[in-house]
Amino acid sequence: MTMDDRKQKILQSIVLDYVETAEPVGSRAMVKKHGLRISAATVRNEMADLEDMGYLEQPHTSAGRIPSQKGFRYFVDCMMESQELSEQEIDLLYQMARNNVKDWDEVISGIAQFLSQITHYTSFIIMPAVHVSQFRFLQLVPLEKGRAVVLLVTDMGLIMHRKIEIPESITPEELTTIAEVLNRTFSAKKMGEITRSDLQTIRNDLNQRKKVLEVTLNAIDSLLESSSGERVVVSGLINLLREPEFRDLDKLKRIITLLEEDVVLRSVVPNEVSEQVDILIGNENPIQEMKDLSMVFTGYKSFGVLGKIGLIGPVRMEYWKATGTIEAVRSIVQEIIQKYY
Amino acid sequence: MTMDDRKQKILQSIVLDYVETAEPVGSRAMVKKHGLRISAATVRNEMADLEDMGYLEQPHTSAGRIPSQKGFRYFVDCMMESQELSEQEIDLLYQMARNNVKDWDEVISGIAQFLSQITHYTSFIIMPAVHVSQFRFLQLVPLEKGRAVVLLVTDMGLIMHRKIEIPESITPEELTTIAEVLNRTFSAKKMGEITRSDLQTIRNDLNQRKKVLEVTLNAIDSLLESSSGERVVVSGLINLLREPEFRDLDKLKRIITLLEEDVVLRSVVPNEVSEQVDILIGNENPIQEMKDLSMVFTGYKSFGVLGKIGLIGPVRMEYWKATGTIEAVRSIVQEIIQKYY
DNA sequence: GGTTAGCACTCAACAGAAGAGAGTGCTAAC
DNA sequence: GTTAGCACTCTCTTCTGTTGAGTGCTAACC
Repeated sequence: MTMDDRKQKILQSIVLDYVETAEPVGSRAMVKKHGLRISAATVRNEMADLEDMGYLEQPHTSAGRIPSQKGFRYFVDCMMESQELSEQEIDLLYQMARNNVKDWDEVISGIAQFLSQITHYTSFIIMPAVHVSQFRFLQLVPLEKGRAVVLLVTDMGLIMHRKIEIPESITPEELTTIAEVLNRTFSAKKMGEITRSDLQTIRNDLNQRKKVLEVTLNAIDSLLESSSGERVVVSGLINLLREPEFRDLDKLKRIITLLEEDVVLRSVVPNEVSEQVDILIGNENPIQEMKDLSMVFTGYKSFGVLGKIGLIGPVRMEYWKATGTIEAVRSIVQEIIQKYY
Repeated sequence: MTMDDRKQKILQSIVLDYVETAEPVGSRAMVKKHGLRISAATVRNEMADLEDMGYLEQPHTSAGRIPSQKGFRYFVDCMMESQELSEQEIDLLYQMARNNVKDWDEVISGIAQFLSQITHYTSFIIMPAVHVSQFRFLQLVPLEKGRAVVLLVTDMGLIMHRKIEIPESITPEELTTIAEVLNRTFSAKKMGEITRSDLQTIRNDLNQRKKVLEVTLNAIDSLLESSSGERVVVSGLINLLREPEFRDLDKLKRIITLLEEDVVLRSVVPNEVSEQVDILIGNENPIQEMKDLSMVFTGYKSFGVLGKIGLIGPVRMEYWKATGTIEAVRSIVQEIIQKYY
């Protein structure tokens, strides 16, 4: 049995209908709705074929057909065109991104919100870990007596600070000197490569300013610690509520609990993500618990750092809309990163 | 009709039972369960009285009784003792708070998570706006050519930074001078009192370093902007899923959408919160949409700044547990703030 | 040979009826 | 004032019949 044009058309109609209504699609109703030129009986025959081929499923004997995951896969691979965002939506996105020249964090969570609002799916953004970016610069800023701020800058332009306490006798000039020494040592090292043994070596080298070094190094240590993991932002979990497939409260609870765990998301999205939009449908997800969910995601790259943006929804997902939106958002994120640098 | 001891005891039993089971409590079952020394019939008479007095309600004629909101209020006011956290839980809390000497943000969201995990209710923390705290100090730190960081310190020890672009010709010394001028001008002003007209005045004063001033003032402006509102953290929304009263998906969706809006929470919690634990039961909430929810909250204060911590759950809430937990968390937050300063 | 009309059959979903069970209110006795 | 007894109420569950959308098969049609 081969997939001819008519079968394709029928499969497509079923997918579109099912995505819209979440109900099994019957032959009669379908012919009517899509104004097909063939009779319901013919459609039934074709449907039976498609079921044999594994593209369709029947919830029970006297129900219509729904696309199987294989059916969705075929649809996505061979028949779908990704739908671009409307002018309005793009405007909105640009506007939001521009207004928010605030924190990178705020920009990111704004974008996640945008994603979930536009698509009505759950969105996520995985921000790359700091330790893969390059160290660029460190500064010690004196505050009032006995206090200072460690200011750490990475090549991505990410700035972090931490307050430290220092002996009151230390002068601003001494602070500067210490900062210079540290800068020379760390210069152009990857953040992740600044090991504790490095820190130890330096500790020994500069005994006379021990106390300042001590706290500074501790601060750096803790900055590294606090941002060494990838940050994960998830937005629009409530959108899952609107999907009839998650009516079951237990199921819903399980899924939400799952998605709230950063670890899960990080492990589910492949490590190496291309800059194309990838789709994982139901069982294609690496973990069993997500068999009823699909993911549409892509990577964004900048200066060798890889982040991931994606949408999560039911298998019965408007993939065309999801891919289009992700595409648009990816490019604007890239653009912001460019400018930020 | 007066509230005698026996009536109290019966009301209490009904409240406890109902909080536990979410089912109307019948006379017979209650007598059995609580081993009361009176017969079911007597209890029925008392129940009828309590209903007349408004403390109980009957979902329908042949069902048991449930406490009315007035009943809960009476229980909370006259009969409840708040239940302290267990040693274990306190340990856990301290441990968590100490490990997280990271960002204030992270500490806060960690505490919110703790709250919702321990109690199984939804927790929120409203962090005070920055503009009510005092300006203390500002520093301009040169980065590589053409870039600098504005470092802003408030009296609470809150440090904020923002990257700015400056003309390449500006020397680090000039930056220092500019920072000094700004410091003299702003010194000891409340953040909120730094008006745009202030900024304008200074703009005019120092024409020669116009460009740097421009971007610095813009940065300050945007820092003020971005943190001028109170920040709201909500955690454990999923806990609502476990409550039988929110089985109805539509209701649930409405409530979650409500609680996700920072604005709503900010407007619902009274502006002036004492350092005692307050309770709002159902209709006592200022907005109609929250009539099925109760709030248990308190204020934490430090250097004149007022933040709020609270729990949100169904009217059928374990108030004793909630108040105890809030109490414990309030005191640890205070402690952290003390140390942080 | 592909297409279509016709028809018997299937099955979920809905609606009503019957029965069980938990609970109440009232009355009369203790 | 307290309690046992009893009739009554109302929800919830179970069962049953009905409806309707949909299928698969067969025979006729082009």
